[in-house]
Amino acid sequence: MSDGGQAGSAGRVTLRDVAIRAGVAVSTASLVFSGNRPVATSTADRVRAAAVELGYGGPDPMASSLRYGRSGVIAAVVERRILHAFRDPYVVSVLDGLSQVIGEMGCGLLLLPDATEGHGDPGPQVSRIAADAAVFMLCGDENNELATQFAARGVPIVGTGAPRGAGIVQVTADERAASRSLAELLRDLGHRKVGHVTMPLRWGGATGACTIAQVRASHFPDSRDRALGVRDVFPTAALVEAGEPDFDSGHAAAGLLLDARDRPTAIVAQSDLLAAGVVQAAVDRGLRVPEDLSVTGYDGVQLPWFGRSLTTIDQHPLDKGRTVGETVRALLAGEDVSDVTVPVTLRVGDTTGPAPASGAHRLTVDPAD
Amino acid sequence: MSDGGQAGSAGRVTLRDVAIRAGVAVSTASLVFSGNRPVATSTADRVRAAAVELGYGGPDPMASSLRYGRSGVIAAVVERRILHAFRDPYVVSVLDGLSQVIGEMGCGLLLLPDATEGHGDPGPQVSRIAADAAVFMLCGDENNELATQFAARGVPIVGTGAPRGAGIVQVTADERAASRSLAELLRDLGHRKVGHVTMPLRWGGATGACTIAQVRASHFPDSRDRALGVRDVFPTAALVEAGEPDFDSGHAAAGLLLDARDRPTAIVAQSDLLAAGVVQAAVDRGLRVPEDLSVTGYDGVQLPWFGRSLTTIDQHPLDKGRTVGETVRALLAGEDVSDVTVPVTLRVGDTTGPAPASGAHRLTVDPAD
DNA sequence: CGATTCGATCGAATCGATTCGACGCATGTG
DNA sequence: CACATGCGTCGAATCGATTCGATCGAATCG
Repeated sequence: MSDGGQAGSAGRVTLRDVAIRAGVAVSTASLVFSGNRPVATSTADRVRAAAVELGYGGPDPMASSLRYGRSGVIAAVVERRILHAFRDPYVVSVLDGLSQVIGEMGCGLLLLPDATEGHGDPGPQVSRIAADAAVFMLCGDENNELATQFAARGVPIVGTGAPRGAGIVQVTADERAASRSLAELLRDLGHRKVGHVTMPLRWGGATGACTIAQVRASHFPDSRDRALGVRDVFPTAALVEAGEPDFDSGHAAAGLLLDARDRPTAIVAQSDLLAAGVVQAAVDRGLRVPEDLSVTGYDGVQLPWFGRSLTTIDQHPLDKGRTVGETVRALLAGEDVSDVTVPVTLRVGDTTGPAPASGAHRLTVDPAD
Repeated sequence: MSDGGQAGSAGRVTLRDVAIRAGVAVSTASLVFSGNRPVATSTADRVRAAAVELGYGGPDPMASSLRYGRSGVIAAVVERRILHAFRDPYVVSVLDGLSQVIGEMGCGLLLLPDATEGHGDPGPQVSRIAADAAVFMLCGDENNELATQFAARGVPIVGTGAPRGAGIVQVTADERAASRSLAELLRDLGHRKVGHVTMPLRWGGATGACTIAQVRASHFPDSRDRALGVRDVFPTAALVEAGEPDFDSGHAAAGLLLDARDRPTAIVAQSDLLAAGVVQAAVDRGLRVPEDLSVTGYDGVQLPWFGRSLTTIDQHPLDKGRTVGETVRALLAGEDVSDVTVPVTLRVGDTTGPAPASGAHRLTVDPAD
């Protein structure tokens, strides 16, 4: 039932075989499948019948692509391994929005893990794969070998902040202002002693205290701008860098802040996932959120297992992904495209509250427990 | 600096332009880039220099693919939207393993969300995209239009259980036996009253009680076999179908079981994510795990935010993905490939324990005891 | 009835790179 | 000095489909 036709004797069956069988020219047969010009119904039926008889599965996409100049593939470059990149629901949401739009365009999404971590040779493989456009997500700012290769081949590139480069269209938000608005919220709630958990600032970093100089030197524009936004309001906020953008690192980073002598009354985390880890670290130490500690996140993703509603910056990641997709579409349509700034929303949840009265602040927890 | 060369006048710069500039034949220039036959060093240098001068980005992958017969793209068909599919870390882990192997092969991974939900036309887009092989993950068993299209084009297909079909190589585990071993563990711990939370059994289903007949009729082989494994040991276990394979559905499904008159002493969930939701539902109701309720999962994924160690079947999803990748590699190499059964491991965590003394839950006793 | 128009079909060129047999030139041998 | 060897390069054919101008036949109109 599923084995009609025979792909037997010599190679695969091509359009030419179908045309011969139907007694028409190859060009006519082509028109039947592409529909680019009218064909008499009787002829079309004969061609389709021949195709079925021979088990022809439609025009070969490779040949089609060559002629048409488009492969129908959009490459999405994600950081490191898929497992790492997709641990963060923010990345997944953006990709989802992106995939929706390019899906409507009849294109597919090619996942390209950038394992080079900002340096080194991505290998020859990339040059072998056709892509109509490339999207870079959460990459380092520095020269990216992959981006260079795509650019050399004339493939249009869209980035969400990085890598920067001539001809790379950016879809970004004003991260610094957004981050600042979170800090202002905390300040208005009376917080004066604030800790800040940053996203990774470099490749292969470990979780630990860092300085504002290191922030400034970071190759990751998002991490940098968010930290600077906090600094605008709290110039002396304690800084801890998360080694990975995940729950465990947020948990560990918060531990460093909470176990310090001068425990903060609020912690600003640079992503919702980190913030969830921060909240857990607080709970582990018997601290109540937000009574004893206020926590903010960033991204606005859904964490169903996280039973709280984070105070956060909602980046509307799905919409952001769609915007990236629309940008790709415009680029492929040959339209003039300039950088896009997407709006973000400050969303107040139940993880922030007034700073504890300084008296109550004296409550300490046995760190050994 | 980044705009060397000129792609100006007439179209893109091709290998022919480079060859002319270097004063060699096109075929020779081709050899310089492919390295398939030796070229004199001086000639090669001259060609490379010409390439740089003209801003030639290397051979066009579309033309290359056509000639070579390979696109370097492996399609991975995932269920529904990316957002849904990737909510489950199991899918992400398998894809990660897969991407590692095909990355080593110099191939890329094309994500193809199958939005048809088991029926309907996936649209013409797919036929436009070249793929050397297709991998189906967690799909329905029934005739899949996408699979049919790939098969018609002679694209080799690897599935992890579904869809079934002639010529589709399967990488599966003995789900029924694995599931049975979990149930046996619970039985040996003294549990007699057991609830079972299944993965979705159909498209668009909602969370709610279901019957063994519905399980048997399910198009999802995994859900079916796991449920049958439990039934082998507990023929009368209460069945609840999760509408989605996610935390919230596990939470809701467990609610139905725990709030019933005959509360079970153990719940078998068909995935770790569901199990995490089940544990949360227990905690919400003041039940201790495992003292009051034992919970088991399935998959063996990492859930960093889940502070417990689940008793589960470890599918070694990363290895499974790698195995799928190796299978793809073998198929492309033209080797004879047969179905693969991957090993799984029963891993005992801290979510299972002895059944509470019958006095503690004097409610009812399973007549099948 | 001859000229015009229009729709359907055809042939040939094209997309850009790769492969394969052939050829030229230089070296080494009898 | 004639001849075999071999490396390096070249030209032409090929991968499979699409496009575009040309052609052919039938229908329309004066």
